[in-house]
Amino acid sequence: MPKHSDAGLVLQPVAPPRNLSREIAERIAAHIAGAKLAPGAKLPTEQEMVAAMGVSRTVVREAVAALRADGLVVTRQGAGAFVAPDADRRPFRLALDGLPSIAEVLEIMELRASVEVEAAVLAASRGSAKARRRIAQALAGIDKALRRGEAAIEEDFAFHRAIAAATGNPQFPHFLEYLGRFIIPRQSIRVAAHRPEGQRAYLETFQREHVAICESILAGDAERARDAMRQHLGNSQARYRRLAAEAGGLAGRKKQAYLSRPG
Amino acid sequence: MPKHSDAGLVLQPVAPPRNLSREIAERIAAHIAGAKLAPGAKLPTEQEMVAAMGVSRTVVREAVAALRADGLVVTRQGAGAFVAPDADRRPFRLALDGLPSIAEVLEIMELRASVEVEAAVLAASRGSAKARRRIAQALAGIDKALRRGEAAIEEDFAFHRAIAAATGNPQFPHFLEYLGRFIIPRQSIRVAAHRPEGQRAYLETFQREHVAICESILAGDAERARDAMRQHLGNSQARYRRLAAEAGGLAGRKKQAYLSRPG
DNA sequence: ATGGCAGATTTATATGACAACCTGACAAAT
DNA sequence: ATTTGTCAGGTTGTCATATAAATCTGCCAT
Repeated sequence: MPKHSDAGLVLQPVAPPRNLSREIAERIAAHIAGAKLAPGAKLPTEQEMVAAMGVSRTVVREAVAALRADGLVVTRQGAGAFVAPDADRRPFRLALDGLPSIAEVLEIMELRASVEVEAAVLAASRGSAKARRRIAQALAGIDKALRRGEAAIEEDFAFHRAIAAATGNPQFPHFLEYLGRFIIPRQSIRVAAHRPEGQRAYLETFQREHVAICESILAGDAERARDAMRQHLGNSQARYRRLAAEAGGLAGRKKQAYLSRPG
Repeated sequence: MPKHSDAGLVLQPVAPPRNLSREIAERIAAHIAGAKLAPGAKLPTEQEMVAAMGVSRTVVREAVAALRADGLVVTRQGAGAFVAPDADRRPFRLALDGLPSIAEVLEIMELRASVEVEAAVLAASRGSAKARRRIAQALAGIDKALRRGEAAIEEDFAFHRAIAAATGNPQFPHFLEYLGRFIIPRQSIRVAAHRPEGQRAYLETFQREHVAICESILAGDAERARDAMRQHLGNSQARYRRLAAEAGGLAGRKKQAYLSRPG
């Protein structure tokens, strides 16, 4: 069935339309990086850019606006545009080209695991009473959803978020939230779509792992919490790997993630 | 001395000048989030925004350009502006207001530690021969710098980067690189500025820890690598905490990071 | 029904103008 | 000698208008 496997490539999002603003923005960014302009250095004036690059002021201004949104430059009316003092602190994006492939999802899951394992340790060793209570509540929420026959995707994420919050370090839930947006949708779709028969057993296994994590955190047993979380996420990765192998054999390899895209 | 302590507030950098583009951009973003516009939903046309918000087209366009750079919206000529299909995957920024305070630096160090500890495990358990060789080289680089009497800040970072690279998961070095930009400069400044006398002993202790990490990774001992890295970063945090307490007693508390800003 | 064409709509780009603001220099005042 | 006031030129911020290019919509002929 070559027709179906090609569809993933044919339906690829169209090449980003040639866009002067974007092009100029990238060129300016390259100029900053290339000329090694130190933070605080002044950029060419708009007029100079207009003259040098042969575009209108509108384009230059939109390009600079984009760079400003990115935090790479700051502008001061009447003075000029300057390389931002913290230009080396640009926002972090996962290094992905388009939607993540299976291998990339696994990479992200691994990164997530490293953070969550430590989060479990910190939650167990210093989580507040209130934070621990929230973890238990989230666990009960999963239970309830499972009894309703649901996959409890959202509740599962809430459980992990509660653990991250219990570290008392806001960077943990913040970063986990970010990673979750890359992992959750695809994973849930796959799981829900495939294997409607074995799903029940999987979910129950998962919930047992959740219980083990929750109990060790509530007991303040950091070592056990670490091991439980590590095993839980390790199993999660293994399951995704297995599903990916099955689905991959059917639909194709690399960019097939596009096919499971909703809407 | 009330006069001097007040000066810090009066001379604070002025509030970012009211900027229509930024304001409109934030309002549009809020509108998207508030109205719960689903990915793919169409935004009001430029003319509608101009009419509704009472600003010029230039402002609206620059605002949209900023949102486009952020990945929140995509525009199609002739069609309109739409909420990006992956609007929920906006770039990750550490949740900081301005330059990180001492507490925030410690938060980031903790997040970094969680990633690096796991990176050491993965490097020890599956790092390639070439990657391990690079780690050893980086360690030798620190040694050389120390013998030159330098603080070996850059070499230290290269060592940790080599370990992250040895995981084979590119997300690890990528994320570490990002976090490093927040931690390294401040830490190095503080360390170099203060305590010129005890520095030597500190650096030698650190290098011993580095050796332990490197040896366990080269030996493929994941458990030992994990413990060594955990202890190393724990000591690093403790040292920063101590320095911050000393410096904090002198110069003030919260936003004093600004004071140690170069240029 | 299907395809194509014309007109309307919308974004992309260009251009000119003015306002707000910054910088540096010089004069004036203390 | 230092500070303060003033001014001219340059730069970004905003506005307004016009044209080009892409897209959408509805009608029409086949």
